[in-house]
Amino acid sequence: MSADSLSPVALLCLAILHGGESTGYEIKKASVEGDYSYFIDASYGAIYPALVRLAADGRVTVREDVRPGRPARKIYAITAAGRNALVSALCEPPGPDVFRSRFLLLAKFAASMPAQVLRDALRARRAELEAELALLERIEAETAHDPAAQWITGYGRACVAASLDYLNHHADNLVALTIPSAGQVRTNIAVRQTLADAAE
Amino acid sequence: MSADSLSPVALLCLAILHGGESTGYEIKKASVEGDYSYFIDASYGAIYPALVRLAADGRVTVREDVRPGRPARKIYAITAAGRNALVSALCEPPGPDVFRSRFLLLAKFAASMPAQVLRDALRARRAELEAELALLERIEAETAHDPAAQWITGYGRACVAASLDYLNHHADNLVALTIPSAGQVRTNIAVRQTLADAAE
DNA sequence: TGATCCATGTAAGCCGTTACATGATTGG
DNA sequence: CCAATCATGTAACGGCTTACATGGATCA
Repeated sequence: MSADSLSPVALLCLAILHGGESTGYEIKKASVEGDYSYFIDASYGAIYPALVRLAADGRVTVREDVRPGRPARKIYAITAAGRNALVSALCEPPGPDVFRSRFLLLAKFAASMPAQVLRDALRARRAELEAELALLERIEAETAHDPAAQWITGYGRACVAASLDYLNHHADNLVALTIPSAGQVRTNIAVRQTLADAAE
Repeated sequence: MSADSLSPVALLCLAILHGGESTGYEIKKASVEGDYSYFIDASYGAIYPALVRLAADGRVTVREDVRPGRPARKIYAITAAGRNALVSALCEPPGPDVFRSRFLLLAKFAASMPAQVLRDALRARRAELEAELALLERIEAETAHDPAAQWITGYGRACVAASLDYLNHHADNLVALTIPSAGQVRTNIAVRQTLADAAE
């Protein structure tokens, strides 16, 4: 019943429910591998209590769905009050976007790291970005009717493509900075020479 | 004395101290507005206890610096054990990079929002990105000697520039989706018509 | 004179993750 | 037959933020 402001997880729930009925389980999936993964990765331990709270506050309704042979589930739907709460929460100025990268910290210390560690990290990062790109393309195809969704996938695509591009063009450059292992001294010298030549 | 793995904040401290002596106060500044802001924004409540812990574990040393007329301070320096801990922590595979955006959530609901809210958010986002770009350029200039630092600022620049570019070219497009207020109906129709024309 | 910078620290409390508990069904 | 998917929840533990406490120096 109270009208205090929403926690990030509650905001996520209302946002998803705005698009149609859902369950706690499905909300989690959307937040981790779906079209809300740019907002938060919520866990069950955060979602279920948040839904209970939202129901108590009249922002969502619950309906039990018992089907023989399948686990029972609770289907949540947003109410008019819930829509209001969502819109007014979104009206408040959004804080700054956040980008956090353990990978870049590693890159910063390339000169103290074994080459293989950097290579592995670069490969992992590239795989990650390619997976993200695939996800964005999937979402883009699924939401052809929704121009706002298209706008945000376009934004995501632009960022991911730029990262991937930088990685593809500068990866070797970073590996060349790592501590040389015996067998690689000559290679690194060659790379450095190439770079020096290019700089002229 | 124990050798358990480092918390993110402890890792930040060691990373900064690797580049030279520092104080808790300066570490915070570097993490918030300096060249480690891509890693974490740590608060004093996290940093000071972490430094105490690192000192107890022999990973850093402390030296008191009392100067008349200025607040006393504690200058921390990394030890060999600290360097080891840093490198081995960095050797572990970095988790995925994280991007979190309240702004994109707002964009997704453009169709339910007043135009002004979107305009304000777009402006704020652009300002943020431009500030980030300026910061990156400053860091790039300050670290001309350090190729790894140059590599990561290059990465940052690529991402930020791509975001900014998308925003500059598609902002109007997003505002056109918002709920029309009386005075704007004609404008929006005109914009939509333009878009439709462009699509042909 | 009042804010901002320098500088260190403590304590309460929140928010969320992790791990556990349960259990039927489907697919490899 | 084992793993994964579907499905909901609880409890403990942890890390971090927020707010508070202190105080001189500098700047507008």
